[in-house]
Amino acid sequence: MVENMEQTQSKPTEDKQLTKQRILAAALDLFSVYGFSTVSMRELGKAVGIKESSIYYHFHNKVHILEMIFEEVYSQIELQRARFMDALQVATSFERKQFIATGVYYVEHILLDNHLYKLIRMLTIEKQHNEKAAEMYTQLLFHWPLNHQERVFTYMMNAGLIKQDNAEELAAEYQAIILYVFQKYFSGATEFNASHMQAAKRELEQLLARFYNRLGKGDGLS
Amino acid sequence: MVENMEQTQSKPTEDKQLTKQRILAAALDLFSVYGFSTVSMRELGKAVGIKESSIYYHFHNKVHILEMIFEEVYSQIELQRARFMDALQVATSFERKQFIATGVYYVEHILLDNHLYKLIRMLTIEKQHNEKAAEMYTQLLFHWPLNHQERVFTYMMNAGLIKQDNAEELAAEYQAIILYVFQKYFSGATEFNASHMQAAKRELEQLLARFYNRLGKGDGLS
DNA sequence: GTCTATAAATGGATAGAC
DNA sequence: GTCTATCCATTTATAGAC
Repeated sequence: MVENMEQTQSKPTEDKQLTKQRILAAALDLFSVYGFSTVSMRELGKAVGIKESSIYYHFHNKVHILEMIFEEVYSQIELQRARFMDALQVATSFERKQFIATGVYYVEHILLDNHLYKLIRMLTIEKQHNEKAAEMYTQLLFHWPLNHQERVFTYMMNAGLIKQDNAEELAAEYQAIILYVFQKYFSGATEFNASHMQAAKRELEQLLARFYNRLGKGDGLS
Repeated sequence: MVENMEQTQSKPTEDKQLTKQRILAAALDLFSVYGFSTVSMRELGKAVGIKESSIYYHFHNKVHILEMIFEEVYSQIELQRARFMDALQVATSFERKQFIATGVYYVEHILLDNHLYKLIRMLTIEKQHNEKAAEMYTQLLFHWPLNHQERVFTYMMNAGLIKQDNAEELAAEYQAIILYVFQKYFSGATEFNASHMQAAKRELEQLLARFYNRLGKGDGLS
């Protein structure tokens, strides 16, 4: 189902940590598609290329694996924050093309980032019955991005780059657009190809352009 | 885990169809929270109040139950269409209060309708690995509502009720707001209480009011 | 129509050899 | 560190009594 990527290094030294990481990666791969409780230790072992009994050398039990993945989400949130900060550093210029490109970048390289995307898909399943997963899900897709966007719009209003408005509501509208496109095109089971990706980008650019036009001071922009 | 709700009726007559319905209802209850493959026939039987072996009198096997639920989704789509049509019949007046109330009604009484809400939650899980579920999910939350909203906005533009614009893009913006609120407040594992519901309504009204203001012809409205 | 009993497969987890 | 072998609980599903 899932093959291992690196056959190169197999030195008996740091193999312990390496295998542990491979188990976590394979677990996320499987959990994000089938859900935690559906995936058996046998399947997981097969995906990693070891027997299921060997997994117990690295983890206490099955839920321990899930807990380790959950813990990783928090550091992933930090990473997302940092990466998004970089992407929005340029926002001080606030040019139309730049504004749209930033939103597209957010979907294409942060939400659809290989690792975060799998985490989101896993949380999408687990949040239905797991309170902690539900909490992480809203933090990841709502609370933090909204908080960030609100600060960006506040800054822009104070700098006179956009007309006065409610920054919190603007942030909500912005995130609504982002999540709408993300879920419309990337929420299902289907592998997404290039043309699929193109369609998503086209609609996102369209909606962001409309949003951008509404931000203007009525004079210089658009 | 789940106890049965009705001990009252046990007449030997039409019990066959009735029990079948009770099994389907209990199955949806459990599948929508834990996912299809996680729920065992024992749990399901316990929820209904019969032994798991008795379920096989009503259904060929476990997947047969899922298939029956899936089939029901299509009729549910029709029902949603009819109900939404009723709700939007009034839209010909297009008064601010009415416009907002219609959107709130859509979330509160259609998306959060007991049955449809469970279907959506179930599809949220199954879509990750089931193509048919993924298809239904996008039909239910994207394709059909967008199609409907586009027709509504087109009609309104032709009637001169709102200023000329791209109806398809307007529909996308509208649905983005609806889904944003729906998922922000009702996507998790937590039971939602009255104050939670109030917060959701408040934000939805806020965003719909902003959307409404953008639709105006620049003169009479707002 | 629902029950008990049971078959056959699969689940998580441990013990101990190498 | 990973293996084989094994334990025991639970799973889906069937057979047959009532």
